[in-house]
Amino acid sequence: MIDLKYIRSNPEQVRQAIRNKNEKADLDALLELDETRRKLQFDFDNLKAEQNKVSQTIAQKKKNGEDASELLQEMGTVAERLKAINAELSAANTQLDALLLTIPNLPHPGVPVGRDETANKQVKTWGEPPAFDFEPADHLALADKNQLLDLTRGAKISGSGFPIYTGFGARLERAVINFMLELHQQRHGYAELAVPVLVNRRTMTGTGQLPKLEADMYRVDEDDLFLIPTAEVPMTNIYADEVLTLAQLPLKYVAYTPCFRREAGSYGKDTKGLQRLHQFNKVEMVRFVEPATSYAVLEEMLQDAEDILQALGLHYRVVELCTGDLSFASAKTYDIEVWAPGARKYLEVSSVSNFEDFQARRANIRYRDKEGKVAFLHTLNGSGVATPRLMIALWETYQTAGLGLRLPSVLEPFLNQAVPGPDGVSGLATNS
RNA sequence: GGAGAGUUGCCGGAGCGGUUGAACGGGACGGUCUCGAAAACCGUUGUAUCCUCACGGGUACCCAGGGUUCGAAUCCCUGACUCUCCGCCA
Repeated sequence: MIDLKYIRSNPEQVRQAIRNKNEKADLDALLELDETRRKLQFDFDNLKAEQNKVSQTIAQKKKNGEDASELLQEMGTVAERLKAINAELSAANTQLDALLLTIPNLPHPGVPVGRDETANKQVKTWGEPPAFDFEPADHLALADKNQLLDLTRGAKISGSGFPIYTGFGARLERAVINFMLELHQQRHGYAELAVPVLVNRRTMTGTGQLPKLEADMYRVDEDDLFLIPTAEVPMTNIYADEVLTLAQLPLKYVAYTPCFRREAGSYGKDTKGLQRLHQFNKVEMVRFVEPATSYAVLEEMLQDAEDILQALGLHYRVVELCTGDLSFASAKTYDIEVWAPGARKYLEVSSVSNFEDFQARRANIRYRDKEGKVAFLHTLNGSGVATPRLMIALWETYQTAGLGLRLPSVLEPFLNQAVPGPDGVSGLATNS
């Protein structure tokens, strides 16, 4: 959430930011509620001070064996008034907290202003789209021929958007996940975590998925738990309500988890094959850093994610999201879009974001700074990367004539077999 | 699922319903001493919020939420979590 004091003193700036983000939030109601709340708090504090003082006098009198009945009676009415004010106060607080949770994070000043993804800014490209001397097939045809997927039976047992990876497809999925985890650990210095995929409401609120996105998540009603849409949620909330020491920072974590998204309202949009799923696998990076360093770290994380695609030899581009395309909690986000030659388009495989102190405030994650003062730290996360669209790009990029498959040789150790790679390494990658 | 015990400050650990923001010990930090260090001694050691230009002061917080009371860390209820034992189970 945003600092209430900041909202109070910069209401117009916040209003503009909400507009630029295409969000709706009742700022006026919030400001008004803040006003009444503060007034109630003031009254409460003063009355309570009186009560505390008189209570001590009563104690003193009783000790001396004096009569305190007059004071006791007087305090009876004070206690009643206090109770009444307190009821109003806690009601106001509850409402205010709820409203505050609906205010999105402010975009970083450098973020391009725009309504939707058409205003996103391409930052860079890497590599070239591969050239083919035949018409490249799409991932579904390749999956079909090489028996990598069984979407029909996935739909039977769970529903559409729940793919079954079969045979070599399943092994490749596992190999790619391990490849990414190892690279982030060994080359980029992230510590690996294995985290719960069911989390409670508080956790979902901490990273900003709730209250806005409740309809987009799978929920286990009986226990009020949610299936995570991304490992960002459990990982970022690990230090909720804690004060970290300066020496602990920066913290770098990487985790693989399955991710679950209802994708409500997105039917028919890019839903072919593996493009948009209800369950998918993702390797996620999360960092906890000192505020002054967070934007440098954002660039670093972007590079960490890019390294995956570079190691796999996949052409991609990086775009900076405009204000209207930024997520609720993000201040600045880069998307990495990998080229899919069969689909003939770029597919988003990673999103790298700086949340500044927005999530830290919600989850109450703090650190002790150089002066020994307790302050909110900054959180960032980035996919490194999500597998389904990576698979699409891999298969389509490394296909050979007649729906054959090659693979980059960096995956060999993780597959425990030689693959017919782009660099001419021998071996067979059949579905056996 | 059943039975019991517990949850206090950076840590350990006290705490009769009435100067308890919280004894005592440890740690950390500052100081004295020392050429320096150790030891010893002295001191400091919370978060949030409100009032004030400031000095300073008020209020809340002893797992969470309710209740009893003039007054609750202390009594009562509900919940969460931890531990022990039993049952069930991958």
